[in-house]
Amino acid sequence: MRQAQQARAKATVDAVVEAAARILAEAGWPAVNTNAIARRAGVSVGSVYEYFPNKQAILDVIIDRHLTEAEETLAAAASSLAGVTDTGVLVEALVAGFVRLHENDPRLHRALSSEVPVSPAQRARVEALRKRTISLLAAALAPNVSDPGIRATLLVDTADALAHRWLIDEVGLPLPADRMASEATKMLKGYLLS
Amino acid sequence: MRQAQQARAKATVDAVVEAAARILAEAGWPAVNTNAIARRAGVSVGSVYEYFPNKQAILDVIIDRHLTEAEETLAAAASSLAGVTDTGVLVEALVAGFVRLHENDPRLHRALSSEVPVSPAQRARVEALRKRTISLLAAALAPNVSDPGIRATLLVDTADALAHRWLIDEVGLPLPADRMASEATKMLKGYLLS
DNA sequence: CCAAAATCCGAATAATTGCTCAATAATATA
DNA sequence: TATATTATTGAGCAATTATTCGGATTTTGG
Repeated sequence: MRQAQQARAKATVDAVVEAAARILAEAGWPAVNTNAIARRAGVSVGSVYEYFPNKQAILDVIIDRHLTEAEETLAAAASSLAGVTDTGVLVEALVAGFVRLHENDPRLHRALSSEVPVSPAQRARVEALRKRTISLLAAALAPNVSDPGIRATLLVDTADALAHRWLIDEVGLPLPADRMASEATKMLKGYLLS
Repeated sequence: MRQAQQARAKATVDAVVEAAARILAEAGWPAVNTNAIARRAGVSVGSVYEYFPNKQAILDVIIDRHLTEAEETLAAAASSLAGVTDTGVLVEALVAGFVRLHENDPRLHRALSSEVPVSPAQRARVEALRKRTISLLAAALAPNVSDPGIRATLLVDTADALAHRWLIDEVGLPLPADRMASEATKMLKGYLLS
């Protein structure tokens, strides 16, 4: 195993990761094997093992990429909402953020969140991201609501879980997903006024 | 493959299913292989294939068992709540029902809902159960709330998703899970009054 | 242009795993 | 008790898959 130096080697690395992500999204984790990845990437198995120590390492790149995207989304939201304490605006931003995060590549998202083996370190990173989201929201709510930690936990977990269910699981809904999302927003806003 | 007739054969079948369920709960789906199942069941691989056409069939028994349990829980709740239209009582029963369903064997529950391969027929059965729960709740809400179908969808999906997250995923909470559940109940009740 | 380094190749290996089958044992039946 | 039926066994087959490695090819730097 070595580091990619030349441009074509970097292209190989990218092709391998992309091929694995596409197979994962289209056919699920059981279909992701090293020979299929190499074929799809237009590369030989040998080349795969030039740059990745094992199959799991390829998956790890995909997982890390998604976690990083989520972390950046949170950071962007936190900075653009700095100083905002209007609970209605905060709830709308929360729901919109989770919707945005889940509507990209839903098949891949589903595979990542419910097929693929996730390491303890990656689980910890997910939990840390959740905790950070809750903390930021709790701090923003603190001036206007009681029990901000409890309320923020409920808000974040509800928004995340409903976005999952409605956008990723292919589940029957009485309204389009975006209208269900505004219904959820209504519920969460009401909760903050109680 | 044959049907178990003698008592010891039925014991073998049970031991195989139980062994598979225990391995699944303790070590996850990748650890569930036929040799491990046989060893854990105190039986030889040959005996396993005497009563199950393949490995998937063992898993199917476990899945069917859980789906049946959920269906029975719904049926029991529906009959014990027949005629009830008090929205507060309905929401409390809904949350309590999902909590009860998720607090049994959470490890197994987690493996079943996010590791294991589920057939289209089984997915359909899960969706049918969800739809039936929503319909029953919507009918009970109809006299007292507007848009009962939309509201029931939101109530059921929220209660289910939060029970999952809080009881099955091992996630940090600012209060014990049961107190979080009553907080969720409060939120859902408020939503029905809006 | 040439040697060294980097990259790529893919048949072969090793390990795992679902599953079979021929032989053996236990139980039922007459 | 004798025979047939049912049940159990576990070594081994077949298929799949992750990974290796010796050698071919391409690129780089002098």
